[in-house]
Amino acid sequence: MPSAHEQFRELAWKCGLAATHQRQVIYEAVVAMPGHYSPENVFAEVRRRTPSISLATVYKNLRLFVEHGLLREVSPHASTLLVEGNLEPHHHLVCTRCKAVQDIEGDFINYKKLSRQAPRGFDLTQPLIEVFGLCRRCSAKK
Amino acid sequence: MPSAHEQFRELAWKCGLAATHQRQVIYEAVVAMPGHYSPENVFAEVRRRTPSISLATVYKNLRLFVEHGLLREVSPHASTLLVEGNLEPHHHLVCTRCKAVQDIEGDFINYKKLSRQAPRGFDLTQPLIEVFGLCRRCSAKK
DNA sequence: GTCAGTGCAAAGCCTTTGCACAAAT
DNA sequence: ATTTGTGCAAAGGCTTTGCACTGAC
Repeated sequence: MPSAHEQFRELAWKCGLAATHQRQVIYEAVVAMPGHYSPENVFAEVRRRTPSISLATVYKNLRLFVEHGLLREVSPHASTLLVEGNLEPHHHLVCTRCKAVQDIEGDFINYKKLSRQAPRGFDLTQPLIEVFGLCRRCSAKK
Repeated sequence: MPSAHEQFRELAWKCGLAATHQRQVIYEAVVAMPGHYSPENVFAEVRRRTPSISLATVYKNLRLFVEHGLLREVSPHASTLLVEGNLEPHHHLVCTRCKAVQDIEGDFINYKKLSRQAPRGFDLTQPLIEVFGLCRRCSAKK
């Protein structure tokens, strides 16, 4: 089993990215821990090993890692608030790259299973479901 | 059939909100059009009828309408970027109020139906699905 | 030695807030 | 009359950017 260190060097190499010390510690920090982290979270963690690191570097590399699929972005969201007036039950198909949103019907969801799997007390009376993928235009550009 | 005007006055009354002219036009603008709009979009539209309206008023009222369920927020998102290192297929349960995220398995999704319903060309190779609801703590607070 | 990456500070967006004025109930 | 809402401008949070320096290859 390769060390986390070697594992990252290999991944970086595949992506054509330089394997800097900063990238190493950022990657290891996020991958080592389960859960969902903000740039500030990561910065705080990584700083303990590498006090000279900057927040800007954390931002730049998190974005880069997400783009290259080394990390996953939670709730890929438009940079702005969006509202809609359509209150009829329906769901959304969202492009993770261009953030375009289109409506989609919900018959692909088994609501019974869903509520069985949700933790006790989680209110799913009117669940809103968003499915993320790549729209045609963005997946063509690749 | 009640006019849109009367309809809004009734809704506002139910929520204990004053039925101001600004609210009227904001509400009507969003409800009248299908689609997903940003505060700037709404501002631009509403301004044509009511040039003196301010962007701050649009923001305040969109938030208010969403809170009262008159409008729906698309992709209710944390105010910050979040990343995770877990690349295994799994999905998220997100609280629309406090934005807490927890992982959830995906067996409530019928992937065949989903891809059949998606528009041609939409790339769902690794769909990421987020289910929004209210976590226990937030639904208790109500 | 060359080129990509880092750190810093400044600028950028989107959004919220404080407060005096205006309008709704 | 009282309370709630509006408009303005300023402040706020998160994120990106420009540039000189540093480190990877």
